[in-house]
Amino acid sequence: MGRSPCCDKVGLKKGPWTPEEDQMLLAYIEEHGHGSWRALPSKAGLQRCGKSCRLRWTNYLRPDIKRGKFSLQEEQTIIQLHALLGNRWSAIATHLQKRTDNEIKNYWNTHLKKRLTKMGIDPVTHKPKNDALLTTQAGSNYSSSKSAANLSHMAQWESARLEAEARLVRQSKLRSHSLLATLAAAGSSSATATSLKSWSPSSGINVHVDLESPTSTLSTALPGNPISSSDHHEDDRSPSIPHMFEFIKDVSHRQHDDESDDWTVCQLAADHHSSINDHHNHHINAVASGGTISCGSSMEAGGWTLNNKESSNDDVAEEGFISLLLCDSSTAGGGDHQEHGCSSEVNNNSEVSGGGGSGNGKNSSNKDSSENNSGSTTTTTTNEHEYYEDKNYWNSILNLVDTSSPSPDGDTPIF
DNA sequence: AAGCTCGGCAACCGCAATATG
DNA sequence: TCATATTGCGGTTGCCGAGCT
Repeated sequence: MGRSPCCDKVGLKKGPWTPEEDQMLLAYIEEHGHGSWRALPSKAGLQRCGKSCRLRWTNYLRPDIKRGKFSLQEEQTIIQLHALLGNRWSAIATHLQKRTDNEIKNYWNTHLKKRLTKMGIDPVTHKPKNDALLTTQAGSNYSSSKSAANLSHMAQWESARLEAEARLVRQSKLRSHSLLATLAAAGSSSATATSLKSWSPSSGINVHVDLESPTSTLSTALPGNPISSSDHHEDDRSPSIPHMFEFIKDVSHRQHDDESDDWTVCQLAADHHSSINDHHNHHINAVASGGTISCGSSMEAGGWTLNNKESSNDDVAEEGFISLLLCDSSTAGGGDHQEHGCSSEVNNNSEVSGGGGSGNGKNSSNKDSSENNSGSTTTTTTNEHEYYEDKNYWNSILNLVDTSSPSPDGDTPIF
């Protein structure tokens, strides 16, 4: 794509910004908004390229930026999300309110990566380096630890992503089918059944099926309970994403042997496991394009709503998916999943989520404007970096699931 | 006190994705 | 549909201050 560099014009200033320039940019944006970044410098009287202005605003001048030392919880969140997402700093920043991707990236490179390395942990794979070594020595298919690391990350992410998505869709479909059956049995009109049957996340059909009530027979008696134990006893298919939590657990033990670093991963692990055991109110929100699937207030209750919306809410989708991944990870070690809420350090992070945390003043921003839902242990709303980019994405998954035998035990051979 | 080294961070670079005409 | 403009993002650079010799 032939694109001329924006900063190659003669006479444009580069380098550090002066307070005067900051003031000019700030004043202009406060009054007019940034509009087109390309046009902004001339309008604001700045001898800068638009890109430089945008970066300055995004990384420094924005009023909703938190600066200063990272808290332990923020560090934990970064590490966890990095294990999940790799170097996708913007995605990670979405879950760290008031922190920019650049700041997180810098902090990772200058602090966290070194600490992990120092502790004998591969900052790429988030596994103890010995493990990687053993894997390689044991005749792994990977030719090198480096390639293994890369593949590991990609495979972990993709596998977990696909499985989570498929599970969401499968479960929502089971819900829908079960509801259909129930409605049919109850003598519901065929028209209603038809409309429900034709529901798809992207259909845009204005049908609101509320299965949220824990006391509803629909919610409690359906075999396709989305968080049913049968559905979650799929450890043989579990993605490798839980490695990071296993690793954290390992580190929590080894921390007892290595007290040299005041920075403690064991704290992270402790919090994690604590929340596994204690959390029963975690919400999973996942939005298919045009439709909301939310696992409601209680896993045990199997609360489950399908909210078909005109406009998609992709930011919630991402948040929900991250939550789902974390939740999935937390349960990968076996056991009764209904007993496990999502650990989600991200969402329990008082710095990050509203759950009993500090104010987290909400701000309008073009980035990182995650919203905390008051009273909810989870849900923040994010604004960008969507993983569900394709309008037909969920339809494709639905079709994929459709072609598979819809087994109630959730062993649909999707992968 | 001067010079050197190193770490932290703001800013830049360039590619990719997306929007627009 | 294509070309171009714009924006987003991740990697990298270089400045600056703190600490050390």
